[in-house]
Amino acid sequence: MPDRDPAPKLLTVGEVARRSGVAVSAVHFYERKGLIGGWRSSGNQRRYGRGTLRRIAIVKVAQQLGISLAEIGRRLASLPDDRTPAKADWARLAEAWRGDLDRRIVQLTRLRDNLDGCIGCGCLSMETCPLRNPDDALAARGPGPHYLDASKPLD
Amino acid sequence: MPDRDPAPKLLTVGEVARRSGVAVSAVHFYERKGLIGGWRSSGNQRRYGRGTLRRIAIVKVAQQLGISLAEIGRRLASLPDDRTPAKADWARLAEAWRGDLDRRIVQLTRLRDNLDGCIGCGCLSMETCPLRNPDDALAARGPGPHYLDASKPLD
DNA sequence: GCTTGACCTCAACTTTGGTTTAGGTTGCAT
DNA sequence: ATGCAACCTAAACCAAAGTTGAGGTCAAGC
Repeated sequence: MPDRDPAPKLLTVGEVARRSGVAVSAVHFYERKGLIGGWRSSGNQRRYGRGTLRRIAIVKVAQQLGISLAEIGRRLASLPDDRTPAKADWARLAEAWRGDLDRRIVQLTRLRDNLDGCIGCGCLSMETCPLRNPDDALAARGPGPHYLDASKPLD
Repeated sequence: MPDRDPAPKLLTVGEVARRSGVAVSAVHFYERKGLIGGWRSSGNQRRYGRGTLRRIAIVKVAQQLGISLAEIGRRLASLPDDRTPAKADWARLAEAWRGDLDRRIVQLTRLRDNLDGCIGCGCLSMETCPLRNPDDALAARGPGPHYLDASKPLD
């Protein structure tokens, strides 16, 4: 496999912004957060490799899954910074996030089903409605903040 | 229908907090935001009716749907503040939010399916990967910020 | 009648994910 | 060699959804 890339063209911050669909200020921000990395020109201007576009694409996909930038950064740290992420790298990320996504979908679906039930029931009977707190049911779960969590049935 | 409620017991802020599962500071906050309303004792302490527990339950359900407090407040404003929300009131809210929820589920499911495809494809071919920006596809969508939006196919 | 826990207000602080502004520098085209 | 767009940094600002702290008041049991 010969080296087919004698002078890989580096991208300016503006090019990265345009092509990845984020604002220049966001590219700066991602760099500060360590989500992406690049080089500097002799005049101190940012220069990015093409892998950066891919990394930003991954960031934006992950954000749609509801994953925080901090967590995304942690996962991305496992990708090599200096080379284009390979198939195996991406597959590892995708599978990890796939699990998160599944859980969110299950949770929302359960919530929706409860909601459907409650449209019918009118949600005024405290004993039977799965969406409503039966007043003290949450308090009975012990101290600390409680959340109506569709992943756990209310008793 | 006789009045069966000669002296409806009012709840203190602490009782509301305990029974609804939120912090006292959050109850204050919700009141400031107009999500709930109550009365004051002669000594200026908050007193809430039991409908408040129900309203807070609705707030927390809606938050799980990813609805902002501002939007929740807008919807809740359609509920009568001075009486317990009735079946029809709740049904109206639930149906409105049901639509939102459906859309989110569809979006996440589509994202998951794309993710699955990409685990297989390795996501390195710019032309075929539906999750990845085909570099300039987003830029071609006009000015302004762009998001990888799973609800719209990339071309 | 006094102590103690719950309550009050107001203001400041927190985190996340950025954007905006100010003041100054680079780099490319003409 | 000059002009203009694009770039640089640092700091301030924004919104959401609250929490925390300071300083002071209320209510209830003994």
